[in-house]
Amino acid sequence: MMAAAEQGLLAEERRRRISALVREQGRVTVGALASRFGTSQVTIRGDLSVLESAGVLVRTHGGALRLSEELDQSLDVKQLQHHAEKVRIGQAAAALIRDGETLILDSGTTTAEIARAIRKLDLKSINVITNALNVAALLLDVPAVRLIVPGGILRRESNSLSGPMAESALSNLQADRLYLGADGIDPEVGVMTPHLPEAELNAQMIRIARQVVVVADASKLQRRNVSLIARVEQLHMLITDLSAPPEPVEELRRRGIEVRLV
Amino acid sequence: MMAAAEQGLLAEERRRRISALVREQGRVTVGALASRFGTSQVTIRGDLSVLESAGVLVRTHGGALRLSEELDQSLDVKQLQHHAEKVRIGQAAAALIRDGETLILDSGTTTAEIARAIRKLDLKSINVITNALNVAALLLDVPAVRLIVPGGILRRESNSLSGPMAESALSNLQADRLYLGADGIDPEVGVMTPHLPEAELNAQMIRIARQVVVVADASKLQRRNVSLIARVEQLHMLITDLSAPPEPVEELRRRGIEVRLV
DNA sequence: TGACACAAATGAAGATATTCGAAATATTAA
DNA sequence: TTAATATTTCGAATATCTTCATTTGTGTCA
Repeated sequence: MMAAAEQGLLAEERRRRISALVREQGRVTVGALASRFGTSQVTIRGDLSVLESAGVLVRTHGGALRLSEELDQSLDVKQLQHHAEKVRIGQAAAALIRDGETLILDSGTTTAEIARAIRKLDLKSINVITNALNVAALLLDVPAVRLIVPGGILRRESNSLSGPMAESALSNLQADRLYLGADGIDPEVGVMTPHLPEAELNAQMIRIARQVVVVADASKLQRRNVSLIARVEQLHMLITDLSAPPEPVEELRRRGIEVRLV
Repeated sequence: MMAAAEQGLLAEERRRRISALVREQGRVTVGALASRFGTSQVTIRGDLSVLESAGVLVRTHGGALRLSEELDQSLDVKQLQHHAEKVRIGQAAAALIRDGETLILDSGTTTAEIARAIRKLDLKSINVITNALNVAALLLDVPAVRLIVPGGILRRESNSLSGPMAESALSNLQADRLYLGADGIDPEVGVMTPHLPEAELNAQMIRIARQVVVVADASKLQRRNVSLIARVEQLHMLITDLSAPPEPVEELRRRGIEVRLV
């Protein structure tokens, strides 16, 4: 077993090498780097997370990958995480649905899980309004769902339609409940997203919905983001997972929001 | 039998490969992926399920499909009948496209072939307006296409969105060319369809398009149908296949329509 | 067409091996 | 010495596998 190809490097030096390696090979593993540089795996992990925040690479389990260039923005590694939680959240969210209701499903991986849960529900007839093409695809073969797509211009990062056309189409509709996906929730501020054009659309959704249910895994719970979708007073319920930290949950409850942990 | 083409990948890496495979091939099977990556089928199912909520693909029994394949009714035997002709028609129709243009793509299997042809074109930027979800899905990963969906209520038979919402959204748009699918063409009457709600929408499309190009394989050429979409005078071009009977073709040409046989 | 049976595919549960992150400890450079 | 850096340790999280009961799809037969 050959060990330690390069040793005795300064931390900074090592990080540059790692960065170069990722760029060349597209992938690196924690184990391989540790033995190559003769350090512990903990050290490598530290390097990788530094390089990740510097935007050089994406962390994954067991290693790191090159940033997916161009086309594949839809395959953001972050989106793929916390899958089990999202499934549970989706089921809990779908359990609220009663026959005859009209729902809005926002775009996002968690709301897609709601759509998947709806497929398994035994419903006679509901109306679903969604601007997400993948959500539409999931509900395509569910006869009980009357599917309404407000339309708009495609945003490829989220597979969804937005823009003024979407907003004006929405303004003529009404819904019993909105399921809103969030990229950040702060109990003091509200629900946030990194995508500005969709923030507008979400605001319109909130206006036409009687009840607003936010779905988000716990990792979103204390994270802030650029554009505000909704203030805390506009929300009615949050469905998140059991690993949610207690403080924000308590604060949200104090402000009158029903928080469900699943 | 070649086994295990790629092994020892990180989980996220494997998911990216699967995503790429689905995009290229349109379909993948659980078994094939499992042996290719040297994992159990359970793992692959997990991957597919994650990728489904990310909107990359749609799960089916035994594997997964690209969004557009799922939406395509072309699995119907009757649609496959004139497949080769439709492909040729689609290519000829796409060949008309110039960079910077704005097009409308109607729903239907022939127009879906136009979308497939567009994927292979080397364009810098075009605008595509479509109400067909399968057409939209086909153009999802084509960065050169600015995709606009007018919205509406889903009609499952054609995978398309129609209704008043669609018509009013369309009324604010303009297009250089409309590609209209037809279920029946009569040189005396015009273009017909069996679907009433879509006839309304098609009329609106014609209103906002500078040029109207009808695409239809020869079997539609003397067939009549219930509702009239467009009178002959409203059309500019017909693209059909070489097996078209000469009489209707001649009659259409006499009436000033350019007919292309491919 | 509909009912029935068979095979394939699925998802849930339990077990196992990796990997991770945090904290306390050790080492190194200036 | 001091601050930065790296190490070990260990409980928690993740990824994967096997098994098994259930569901789903595909014939076949009437």
